[in-house]
Amino acid sequence: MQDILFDFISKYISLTEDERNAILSLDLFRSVKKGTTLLKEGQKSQEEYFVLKGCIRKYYIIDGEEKTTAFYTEMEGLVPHCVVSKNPSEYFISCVEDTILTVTNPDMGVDLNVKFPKFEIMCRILSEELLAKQQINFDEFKTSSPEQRYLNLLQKRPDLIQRVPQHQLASYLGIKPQSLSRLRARILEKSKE
Amino acid sequence: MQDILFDFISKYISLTEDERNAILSLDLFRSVKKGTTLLKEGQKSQEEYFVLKGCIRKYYIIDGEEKTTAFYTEMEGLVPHCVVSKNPSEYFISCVEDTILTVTNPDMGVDLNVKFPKFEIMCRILSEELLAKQQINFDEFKTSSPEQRYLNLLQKRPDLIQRVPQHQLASYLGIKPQSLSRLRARILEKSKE
DNA sequence: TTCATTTCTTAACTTAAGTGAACGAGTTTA
DNA sequence: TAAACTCGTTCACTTAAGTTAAGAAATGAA
Repeated sequence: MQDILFDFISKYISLTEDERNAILSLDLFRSVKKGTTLLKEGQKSQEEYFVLKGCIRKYYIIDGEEKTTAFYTEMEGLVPHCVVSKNPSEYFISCVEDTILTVTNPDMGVDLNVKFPKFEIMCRILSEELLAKQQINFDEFKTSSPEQRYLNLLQKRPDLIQRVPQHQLASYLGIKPQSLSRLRARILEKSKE
Repeated sequence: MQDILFDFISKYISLTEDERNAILSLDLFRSVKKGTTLLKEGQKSQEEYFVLKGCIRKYYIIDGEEKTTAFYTEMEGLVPHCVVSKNPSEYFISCVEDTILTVTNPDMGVDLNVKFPKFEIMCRILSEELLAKQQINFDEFKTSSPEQRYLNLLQKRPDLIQRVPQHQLASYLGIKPQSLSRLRARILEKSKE
Protein backbone atom coordinates (compact mmCIF):
# COMPACT_ATOMS: atom_id res chain seq x y z
CA MET A 1 0.00 0.00 0.00
CA GLN A 2 2.87 2.33 0.86
CA ASP A 3 4.21 1.74 -2.63
CA ILE A 4 1.33 3.72 -4.10
CA LEU A 5 2.26 6.70 -1.96
CA PHE A 6 5.97 6.47 -2.77
CA ASP A 7 5.28 6.06 -6.47
CA PHE A 8 3.27 9.23 -6.33
CA ILE A 9 5.92 11.17 -4.42
CA SER A 10 8.64 9.98 -6.78
CA LYS A 11 6.95 11.93 -9.56
CA TYR A 12 7.96 15.11 -7.77
CA ILE A 13 11.04 14.42 -5.65
CA SER A 14 13.35 11.47 -4.98
CA LEU A 15 13.54 10.08 -1.48
CA THR A 16 16.40 8.44 0.41
CA GLU A 17 15.87 5.34 2.52
CA ASP A 18 15.97 7.55 5.63
CA GLU A 19 13.29 9.81 4.31
CA ARG A 20 11.04 6.90 3.42
CA ASN A 21 11.41 5.50 6.88
CA ALA A 22 10.67 8.87 8.45
CA ILE A 23 7.43 8.95 6.51
CA LEU A 24 6.50 5.39 7.36
CA SER A 25 7.18 5.98 11.05
CA LEU A 26 4.40 8.56 11.06
CA ASP A 27 1.78 5.82 10.67
CA LEU A 28 -0.32 7.69 8.12
CA PHE A 29 -2.44 4.97 6.61
CA ARG A 30 -6.08 4.46 7.41
CA SER A 31 -8.80 2.23 5.98
CA VAL A 32 -12.33 3.57 6.02
CA LYS A 33 -15.63 1.87 5.18
CA LYS A 34 -18.03 3.15 2.57
CA GLY A 35 -20.37 5.70 4.10
CA THR A 36 -18.00 6.77 6.87
CA THR A 37 -18.04 10.51 7.52
CA LEU A 38 -14.53 11.90 7.90
CA LEU A 39 -15.51 15.52 8.57
CA LYS A 40 -18.79 17.11 9.67
CA GLU A 41 -20.05 20.65 9.23
CA GLY A 42 -19.11 22.70 12.28
CA GLN A 43 -16.05 20.63 13.21
CA LYS A 44 -12.62 22.20 13.55
CA SER A 45 -10.59 19.31 12.18
CA GLN A 46 -6.89 19.49 11.43
CA GLU A 47 -6.82 16.42 9.21
CA GLU A 48 -5.61 16.44 5.61
CA TYR A 49 -6.40 13.50 3.35
CA PHE A 50 -4.73 11.82 0.42
CA VAL A 51 -6.62 9.04 -1.33
CA LEU A 52 -4.62 5.91 -2.19
CA LYS A 53 -7.57 3.75 -3.17
CA GLY A 54 -11.29 4.46 -3.28
CA CYS A 55 -13.30 7.66 -3.43
CA ILE A 56 -14.36 10.38 -1.02
CA ARG A 57 -16.68 13.30 -1.57
CA LYS A 58 -17.17 16.78 -0.22
CA TYR A 59 -20.72 18.01 0.27
CA TYR A 60 -22.69 20.82 1.82
CA ILE A 61 -26.13 20.57 3.34
CA ILE A 62 -28.11 23.57 2.11
CA ASP A 63 -31.80 23.86 3.00
CA GLY A 64 -31.70 20.23 4.06
CA GLU A 65 -30.33 19.11 0.72
CA GLU A 66 -26.97 17.49 0.09
CA LYS A 67 -24.91 19.38 -2.49
CA THR A 68 -21.85 17.44 -3.59
CA THR A 69 -19.18 19.74 -4.99
CA ALA A 70 -16.13 17.50 -5.31
CA PHE A 71 -14.92 13.93 -5.56
CA TYR A 72 -11.41 12.79 -4.73
CA THR A 73 -10.13 9.50 -6.08
CA GLU A 74 -6.81 7.69 -6.41
CA MET A 75 -3.79 10.02 -6.12
CA GLU A 76 -5.84 13.07 -5.17
CA GLY A 77 -5.36 15.02 -1.98
CA LEU A 78 -7.65 17.29 -0.01
CA VAL A 79 -6.83 19.92 2.58
CA PRO A 80 -10.21 20.89 4.03
CA HIS A 81 -10.83 24.60 4.16
CA CYS A 82 -11.22 24.52 7.95
CA VAL A 83 -7.62 23.33 8.28
CA VAL A 84 -6.42 26.45 6.50
CA SER A 85 -8.89 28.94 7.99
CA LYS A 86 -9.01 27.45 11.53
CA ASN A 87 -12.77 27.99 11.43
CA PRO A 88 -15.52 25.37 11.77
CA SER A 89 -16.03 23.42 8.58
CA GLU A 90 -18.76 24.57 6.19
CA TYR A 91 -19.02 21.12 4.68
CA PHE A 92 -18.92 17.36 5.13
CA ILE A 93 -16.50 14.80 3.79
CA SER A 94 -17.48 11.17 3.51
CA CYS A 95 -16.54 7.95 1.75
CA VAL A 96 -18.31 6.97 -1.45
CA GLU A 97 -16.54 3.58 -1.42
CA ASP A 98 -14.35 1.59 0.96
CA THR A 99 -11.25 3.76 0.89
CA ILE A 100 -7.60 3.68 1.89
CA LEU A 101 -6.08 7.07 2.58
CA THR A 102 -3.30 8.82 4.40
CA VAL A 103 -4.26 11.17 7.19
CA THR A 104 -1.87 13.95 8.08
CA ASN A 105 -2.02 17.22 9.96
CA PRO A 106 -0.21 20.49 9.27
CA ASP A 107 2.23 19.95 12.19
CA MET A 108 3.48 16.75 10.64
CA GLY A 109 3.97 18.65 7.44
CA VAL A 110 5.97 21.30 9.24
CA ASP A 111 8.14 18.64 10.92
CA LEU A 112 8.84 16.94 7.63
CA ASN A 113 9.55 20.24 5.92
CA VAL A 114 12.12 21.11 8.57
CA LYS A 115 13.83 17.72 8.35
CA PHE A 116 13.50 17.44 4.58
CA PRO A 117 13.25 20.75 2.73
CA LYS A 118 12.44 18.77 -0.40
CA PHE A 119 9.00 18.39 1.03
CA GLU A 120 8.31 22.07 1.02
CA ILE A 121 9.19 22.08 -2.65
CA MET A 122 6.87 19.21 -3.45
CA CYS A 123 4.04 20.85 -1.54
CA ARG A 124 4.50 24.09 -3.42
CA ILE A 125 4.53 22.35 -6.79
CA LEU A 126 1.49 20.30 -5.87
CA SER A 127 -0.39 23.33 -4.65
CA GLU A 128 0.44 25.31 -7.80
CA GLU A 129 -0.52 22.44 -10.08
CA LEU A 130 -3.76 21.97 -8.24
CA LEU A 131 -4.57 25.67 -8.40
CA ALA A 132 -3.96 25.72 -12.15
CA LYS A 133 -6.11 22.62 -12.67
CA GLN A 134 -8.82 24.04 -10.46
CA GLN A 135 -8.96 27.27 -12.42
CA ILE A 136 -9.25 25.52 -15.75
CA ASN A 137 -12.03 23.37 -14.31
CA PHE A 138 -13.88 26.40 -13.03
CA ASP A 139 -13.55 28.14 -16.39
CA GLU A 140 -14.91 25.08 -18.19
CA PHE A 141 -17.80 24.92 -15.78
CA LYS A 142 -18.70 28.56 -16.26
CA THR A 143 -18.48 28.46 -20.02
CA SER A 144 -20.58 25.36 -20.61
CA SER A 145 -24.13 24.12 -20.21
CA PRO A 146 -25.11 21.23 -17.92
CA GLU A 147 -25.27 18.92 -20.93
CA GLN A 148 -21.81 19.94 -22.09
CA ARG A 149 -20.52 19.48 -18.55
CA TYR A 150 -21.88 15.96 -18.46
CA LEU A 151 -20.38 15.07 -21.84
CA ASN A 152 -17.11 16.61 -20.71
CA LEU A 153 -17.12 14.51 -17.55
CA LEU A 154 -17.87 11.43 -19.64
CA GLN A 155 -14.63 12.17 -21.52
CA LYS A 156 -12.40 13.18 -18.65
CA ARG A 157 -13.50 11.04 -15.74
CA PRO A 158 -15.68 8.24 -17.11
CA ASP A 159 -14.91 6.22 -13.99
CA LEU A 160 -16.75 8.74 -11.79
CA ILE A 161 -20.00 8.21 -13.66
CA GLN A 162 -19.75 4.51 -12.92
CA ARG A 163 -18.73 4.59 -9.29
CA VAL A 164 -20.76 7.51 -7.95
CA PRO A 165 -24.55 7.69 -7.35
CA GLN A 166 -26.42 9.82 -9.89
CA HIS A 167 -27.89 12.25 -7.37
CA GLN A 168 -24.39 13.07 -6.12
CA LEU A 169 -23.16 13.52 -9.68
CA ALA A 170 -26.07 15.86 -10.38
CA SER A 171 -25.11 18.48 -7.84
CA TYR A 172 -21.49 18.06 -8.90
CA LEU A 173 -22.74 19.18 -12.33
CA GLY A 174 -24.73 21.99 -10.76
CA ILE A 175 -28.20 20.56 -11.45
CA LYS A 176 -30.95 18.43 -9.83
CA PRO A 177 -31.01 14.63 -10.08
CA GLN A 178 -34.19 14.74 -12.19
CA SER A 179 -32.51 17.05 -14.66
CA LEU A 180 -29.54 14.72 -14.95
CA SER A 181 -31.86 11.81 -15.65
CA ARG A 182 -33.66 13.78 -18.33
CA LEU A 183 -30.43 15.07 -19.81
CA ARG A 184 -29.08 11.53 -20.09
CA ALA A 185 -32.27 10.38 -21.77
CA ARG A 186 -31.99 13.31 -24.19
CA ILE A 187 -28.41 12.43 -25.12
CA LEU A 188 -29.34 8.78 -25.62
CA GLU A 189 -32.23 9.87 -27.85
CA LYS A 190 -29.92 12.01 -29.96
CA SER A 191 -27.33 9.27 -30.37
CA LYS A 192 -30.01 6.88 -31.70
CA GLU A 193 -30.82 9.12 -34.65
CA MET B 1 3.24 53.15 -6.20
CA GLN B 2 5.82 50.78 -4.78
CA ASP B 3 4.27 51.34 -1.37
CA ILE B 4 1.17 49.45 -2.40
CA LEU B 5 3.28 46.43 -3.27
CA PHE B 6 5.32 46.57 -0.07
CA ASP B 7 2.22 47.04 2.06
CA PHE B 8 0.85 43.92 0.50
CA ILE B 9 4.03 41.91 1.01
CA SER B 10 4.30 43.05 4.61
CA LYS B 11 1.11 41.15 5.38
CA TYR B 12 3.02 37.95 4.77
CA ILE B 13 6.72 38.54 5.45
CA SER B 14 8.88 41.44 6.65
CA LEU B 15 11.53 42.81 4.32
CA THR B 16 14.92 44.37 5.03
CA GLU B 17 16.09 47.48 3.20
CA ASP B 18 18.32 45.25 1.05
CA GLU B 19 15.45 43.06 0.06
CA ARG B 20 13.29 46.01 -0.87
CA ASN B 21 16.03 47.39 -3.04
CA ALA B 22 16.55 44.04 -4.71
CA ILE B 23 12.88 44.04 -5.63
CA LEU B 24 12.89 47.62 -6.86
CA SER B 25 15.97 46.98 -8.98
CA LEU B 26 13.97 44.44 -10.97
CA ASP B 27 11.89 47.21 -12.52
CA LEU B 28 8.59 45.41 -12.26
CA PHE B 29 6.07 48.18 -12.65
CA ARG B 30 4.08 48.76 -15.80
CA SER B 31 1.21 51.08 -16.66
CA VAL B 32 -1.29 49.83 -19.22
CA LYS B 33 -4.15 51.61 -20.94
CA LYS B 34 -7.73 50.40 -20.82
CA GLY B 35 -8.34 47.90 -23.59
CA THR B 36 -4.73 46.73 -23.88
CA THR B 37 -4.39 43.00 -24.41
CA LEU B 38 -1.67 41.51 -22.20
CA LEU B 39 -1.97 37.93 -23.41
CA LYS B 40 -3.54 36.40 -26.50
CA GLU B 41 -4.82 32.91 -27.13
CA GLY B 42 -2.03 30.81 -28.65
CA GLN B 43 0.83 32.79 -27.11
CA LYS B 44 3.46 31.15 -24.94
CA SER B 45 3.97 34.00 -22.51
CA GLN B 46 6.05 33.73 -19.35
CA GLU B 47 4.59 36.82 -17.70
CA GLU B 48 2.90 36.80 -14.30
CA TYR B 49 0.80 39.78 -13.24
CA PHE B 50 -0.06 41.44 -9.97
CA VAL B 51 -2.58 44.29 -10.04
CA LEU B 52 -1.70 47.35 -7.99
CA LYS B 53 -4.45 49.59 -9.35
CA GLY B 54 -7.13 48.99 -11.93
CA CYS B 55 -8.75 45.84 -13.28
CA ILE B 56 -7.85 43.13 -15.77
CA ARG B 57 -9.93 40.27 -17.05
CA LYS B 58 -9.38 36.78 -18.38
CA TYR B 59 -11.58 35.62 -21.26
CA TYR B 60 -11.93 32.84 -23.78
CA ILE B 61 -13.26 33.15 -27.29
CA ILE B 62 -15.58 30.21 -27.86
CA ASP B 63 -17.56 30.00 -31.10
CA GLY B 64 -16.64 33.62 -31.74
CA GLU B 65 -18.04 34.75 -28.40
CA GLU B 66 -16.09 36.27 -25.55
CA LYS B 67 -16.52 34.37 -22.30
CA THR B 68 -15.09 36.24 -19.34
CA THR B 69 -14.25 33.90 -16.47
CA ALA B 70 -12.29 36.07 -14.06
CA PHE B 71 -11.54 39.62 -12.99
CA TYR B 72 -8.45 40.67 -11.09
CA THR B 73 -8.44 43.95 -9.20
CA GLU B 74 -6.27 45.67 -6.59
CA MET B 75 -4.01 43.25 -4.68
CA GLU B 76 -4.84 40.26 -6.82
CA GLY B 77 -2.30 38.27 -8.77
CA LEU B 78 -2.56 36.05 -11.79
CA VAL B 79 -0.21 33.37 -13.07
CA PRO B 80 -1.58 32.46 -16.51
CA HIS B 81 -1.99 28.77 -17.08
CA CYS B 82 0.41 28.83 -20.03
CA VAL B 83 3.22 29.93 -17.68
CA VAL B 84 2.74 26.80 -15.62
CA SER B 85 1.98 24.38 -18.43
CA LYS B 86 4.43 25.81 -21.00
CA ASN B 87 1.70 25.36 -23.60
CA PRO B 88 0.08 28.04 -25.78
CA SER B 89 -2.51 30.03 -23.85
CA GLU B 90 -6.15 28.96 -24.10
CA TYR B 91 -7.33 32.44 -23.19
CA PHE B 92 -6.86 36.20 -23.42
CA ILE B 93 -6.04 38.72 -20.72
CA SER B 94 -6.85 42.37 -21.19
CA CYS B 95 -7.37 45.59 -19.24
CA VAL B 96 -10.84 46.63 -18.22
CA GLU B 97 -9.50 49.97 -16.95
CA ASP B 98 -6.24 51.87 -17.06
CA THR B 99 -4.16 49.63 -14.83
CA ILE B 100 -0.87 49.62 -12.96
CA LEU B 101 0.61 46.20 -12.40
CA THR B 102 3.82 44.36 -11.74
CA VAL B 103 5.07 42.02 -14.41
CA THR B 104 7.34 39.18 -13.37
CA ASN B 105 8.49 35.90 -14.85
CA PRO B 106 9.21 32.60 -13.12
CA ASP B 107 13.01 33.07 -13.45
CA MET B 108 12.85 36.26 -11.44
CA GLY B 109 10.90 34.38 -8.84
CA VAL B 110 13.54 31.67 -8.73
CA ASP B 111 16.31 34.29 -8.37
CA LEU B 112 14.51 35.98 -5.53
CA ASN B 113 13.76 32.70 -3.87
CA VAL B 114 17.43 31.76 -3.92
CA LYS B 115 18.54 35.11 -2.53
CA PHE B 116 15.66 35.44 -0.09
CA PRO B 117 14.11 32.15 1.01
CA LYS B 118 11.36 34.17 2.68
CA PHE B 119 9.94 34.62 -0.77
CA GLU B 120 9.38 30.95 -1.29
CA ILE B 121 7.40 30.94 1.93
CA MET B 122 5.23 33.84 0.87
CA CYS B 123 4.56 32.25 -2.48
CA ARG B 124 3.49 29.03 -0.85
CA ILE B 125 1.17 30.78 1.56
CA LEU B 126 -0.31 32.89 -1.23
CA SER B 127 -0.83 29.91 -3.44
CA GLU B 128 -2.50 27.94 -0.64
CA GLU B 129 -4.73 30.84 0.32
CA LEU B 130 -5.72 31.35 -3.26
CA LEU B 131 -6.48 27.68 -3.76
CA ALA B 132 -8.71 27.67 -0.68
CA LYS B 133 -10.54 30.81 -1.81
CA GLN B 134 -10.90 29.44 -5.31
CA GLN B 135 -12.45 26.21 -4.05
CA ILE B 136 -14.99 28.01 -1.88
CA ASN B 137 -15.87 30.21 -4.85
CA PHE B 138 -16.34 27.21 -7.10
CA ASP B 139 -18.52 25.49 -4.51
CA GLU B 140 -20.69 28.58 -4.20
CA PHE B 141 -21.02 28.80 -7.95
CA LYS B 142 -22.06 25.17 -8.27
CA THR B 143 -24.58 25.31 -5.47
CA SER B 144 -26.42 28.45 -6.51
CA SER B 145 -28.62 29.77 -9.31
CA PRO B 146 -27.64 32.67 -11.59
CA GLU B 147 -29.84 35.01 -9.57
CA GLN B 148 -28.23 33.91 -6.28
CA ARG B 149 -24.80 34.31 -7.87
CA TYR B 150 -25.62 37.87 -8.87
CA LEU B 151 -26.93 38.75 -5.40
CA ASN B 152 -23.87 37.12 -3.90
CA LEU B 153 -21.59 39.20 -6.11
CA LEU B 154 -23.53 42.30 -5.13
CA GLN B 155 -22.60 41.51 -1.52
CA LYS B 156 -19.02 40.43 -1.97
CA ARG B 157 -17.69 42.58 -4.79
CA PRO B 158 -20.13 45.44 -5.33
CA ASP B 159 -17.32 47.41 -6.99
CA LEU B 160 -17.13 44.89 -9.86
CA ILE B 161 -20.74 45.51 -10.84
CA GLN B 162 -19.95 49.22 -11.14
CA ARG B 163 -16.66 49.08 -12.97
CA VAL B 164 -17.20 46.20 -15.38
CA PRO B 165 -19.45 46.12 -18.51
CA GLN B 166 -22.62 44.06 -18.08
CA HIS B 167 -21.92 41.65 -20.92
CA GLN B 168 -18.60 40.73 -19.32
CA LEU B 169 -20.26 40.27 -15.95
CA ALA B 170 -22.86 38.02 -17.54
CA SER B 171 -20.43 35.35 -18.67
CA TYR B 172 -18.63 35.70 -15.35
CA LEU B 173 -21.97 34.62 -13.82
CA GLY B 174 -22.31 31.84 -16.37
CA ILE B 175 -25.20 33.37 -18.34
CA LYS B 176 -25.95 35.54 -21.42
CA PRO B 177 -26.11 39.35 -21.25
CA GLN B 178 -29.85 39.34 -22.01
CA SER B 179 -30.44 36.98 -19.10
CA LEU B 180 -28.51 39.26 -16.77
CA SER B 181 -30.60 42.23 -17.90
CA ARG B 182 -33.80 40.31 -17.28
CA LEU B 183 -32.60 38.95 -13.96
CA ARG B 184 -31.76 42.45 -12.76
CA ALA B 185 -35.19 43.70 -13.83
CA ARG B 186 -36.76 40.78 -11.96
CA ILE B 187 -34.87 41.59 -8.76
CA LEU B 188 -35.82 45.25 -9.03
CA GLU B 189 -39.45 44.26 -9.51
CA LYS B 190 -39.36 42.05 -6.40
CA SER B 191 -37.76 44.76 -4.27
CA LYS B 192 -40.54 47.21 -5.19
CA GLU B 193 -43.28 45.03 -3.67
C1' DT C 1 -37.34 -13.52 2.96
C1' DT C 2 -39.84 -9.38 3.88
C1' DC C 3 -40.16 -4.66 4.77
C1' DA C 4 -38.22 -0.20 4.55
C1' DT C 5 -35.25 2.90 2.46
C1' DT C 6 -32.67 4.75 -1.05
C1' DT C 7 -31.97 5.57 -5.79
C1' DC C 8 -33.33 6.39 -10.36
C1' DT C 9 -36.62 7.43 -13.82
C1' DT C 10 -40.75 9.44 -15.84
C1' DA C 11 -44.37 12.80 -16.33
C1' DA C 12 -46.92 17.22 -16.06
C1' DC C 13 -46.42 21.73 -14.99
C1' DT C 14 -43.77 26.07 -13.74
C1' DT C 15 -40.01 29.02 -14.10
C1' DA C 16 -36.00 30.80 -15.97
C1' DA C 17 -32.34 30.82 -19.31
C1' DG C 18 -31.10 30.73 -24.50
C1' DT C 19 -32.04 32.80 -29.06
C1' DG C 20 -32.90 36.16 -32.55
C1' DA C 21 -34.35 40.55 -33.46
C1' DA C 22 -35.18 45.31 -32.67
C1' DC C 23 -34.40 49.81 -30.50
C1' DG C 24 -32.31 53.79 -28.26
C1' DA C 25 -28.24 55.86 -26.01
C1' DG C 26 -23.66 56.64 -26.09
C1' DT C 27 -18.98 56.21 -28.52
C1' DT C 28 -15.93 56.05 -32.03
C1' DT C 29 -14.54 56.70 -36.83
C1' DA C 30 -14.40 58.56 -41.30
C1' DT D 1 -21.68 65.82 -39.08
C1' DA D 2 -23.03 61.44 -40.51
C1' DA D 3 -22.29 56.64 -40.43
C1' DA D 4 -20.81 52.66 -37.97
C1' DC D 5 -20.24 50.34 -33.53
C1' DT D 6 -20.91 49.06 -28.97
C1' DC D 7 -23.73 48.39 -25.13
C1' DG D 8 -27.68 47.64 -22.50
C1' DT D 9 -32.52 46.65 -22.58
C1' DT D 10 -36.84 44.69 -24.11
C1' DC D 11 -39.85 41.39 -26.53
C1' DA D 12 -41.58 37.05 -28.45
C1' DC D 13 -40.50 32.54 -28.82
C1' DT D 14 -37.87 28.17 -27.82
C1' DT D 15 -35.52 25.17 -24.91
C1' DA D 16 -34.07 23.33 -20.76
C1' DA D 17 -33.91 23.22 -15.83
C1' DG D 18 -36.71 23.38 -11.28
C1' DT D 19 -40.66 21.39 -8.82
C1' DT D 20 -43.87 18.12 -7.29
C1' DA D 21 -45.47 13.71 -7.43
C1' DA D 22 -45.60 8.88 -8.48
C1' DG D 23 -43.79 4.54 -9.28
C1' DA D 24 -40.19 0.98 -10.46
C1' DA D 25 -35.72 -0.99 -9.25
C1' DA D 26 -32.03 -1.79 -6.28
C1' DT D 27 -30.17 -1.97 -1.65
C1' DG D 28 -29.97 -2.78 3.12
C1' DA D 29 -31.67 -4.30 7.56
C1' DA D 30 -34.59 -7.04 10.58
